[in-house]
Amino acid sequence: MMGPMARKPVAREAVLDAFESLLIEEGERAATLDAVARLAGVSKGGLLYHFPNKEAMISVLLERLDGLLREDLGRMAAAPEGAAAYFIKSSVWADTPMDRVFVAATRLAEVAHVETLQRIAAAQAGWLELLAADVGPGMAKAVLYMGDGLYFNAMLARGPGGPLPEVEGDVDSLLAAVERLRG
Amino acid sequence: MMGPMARKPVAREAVLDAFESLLIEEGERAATLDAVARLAGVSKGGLLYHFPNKEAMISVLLERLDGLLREDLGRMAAAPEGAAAYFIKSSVWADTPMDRVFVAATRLAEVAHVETLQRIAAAQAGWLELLAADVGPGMAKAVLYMGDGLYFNAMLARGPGGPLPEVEGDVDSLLAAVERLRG
DNA sequence: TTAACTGTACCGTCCAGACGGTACAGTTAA
DNA sequence: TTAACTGTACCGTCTGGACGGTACAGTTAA
Repeated sequence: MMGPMARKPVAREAVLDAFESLLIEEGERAATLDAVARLAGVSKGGLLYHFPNKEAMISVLLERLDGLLREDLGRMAAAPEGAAAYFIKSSVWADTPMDRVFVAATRLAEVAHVETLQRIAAAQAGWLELLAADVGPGMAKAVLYMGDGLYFNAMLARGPGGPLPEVEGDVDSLLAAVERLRG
Repeated sequence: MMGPMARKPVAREAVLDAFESLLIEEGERAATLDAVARLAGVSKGGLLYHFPNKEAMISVLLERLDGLLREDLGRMAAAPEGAAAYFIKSSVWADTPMDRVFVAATRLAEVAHVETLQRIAAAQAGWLELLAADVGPGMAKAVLYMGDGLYFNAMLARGPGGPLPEVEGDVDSLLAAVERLRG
């Protein structure tokens, strides 16, 4: 069974959450070890007790991404409104755990972190497959890129800590476009 | 009149080109003053003679972007195949001066550089206007996001110095999608 | 008793920017 | 015509701060 755990490692999750938040709200450059520890309410020594180096912290964050991604693909495949409509709707920032890790990962991808780049490419492939099953292989890329465009634009538009842009109307018009592509 | 013009400022353009290249191929983090100076074949002191600080270097790069953006909007408005088709085709990386500054600017936007964020938002607005005139206001956003998705995916996919991904087929399918949206 | 911490001191490296100098083209005045 | 001078275009070095990471001695709670 499990070894003798003297105390629960509360700092571990707190550090990971803080790292995620900093990536999302301030960008990769701001997500230094000191800043992460401070936001997590943990000493730097405590942080490095759990994650021997920054790379290790990133790895665990990517594992979190993998899990939530898998769940999301499951929901997308089972969505009653169809995979395409689900995908478009889920391409708008909603502050869900899934959105949070994904945006955090995007920040790492932006600075060309190789492992992150690969995970995101894999996610894209997964989405594309389900879209092809829904709207046909010919139009799948169009829908994928629409959603991606929406996503990336929202990320760029808000910048660090800025307000969320208005995208409700955008989603409706994209949904209409998807219907036209399907026809 | 003018004072004595000793020599041509050859370093200035070289520095700007080097800055652009580093942003594109290695990302913002790698585009340090030392790296830029080295790639430009100029001393750090020489670099700082022309650009008093990094911000100034960015400003001049953004001016370069503005000029090329204006030209591109002109070509898009006059494109015989229509603004939408022109936009999709031009959303694929072609290593033109325009593509180069734009990607460089995107790298800065990724690290939340405010002025760059604003310029890119303005560019998006310009494109959207021409797209609305071509395919109608209802479908303009769909086309815009398709192009953006294509663009951002290509950027993410190739990472730093990596090879260009294959997108010829993507462009064709997006072009077909645009026709369906127009109908 | 032991895992899970805190806190501080420290190291090597990297970075933006400051600074003092150098080379030289053109201008001016004796 | 030429020596003295001016402004431009650089070069090379240094500094102060931040960052990733190490080391380790002490504290707390199950």
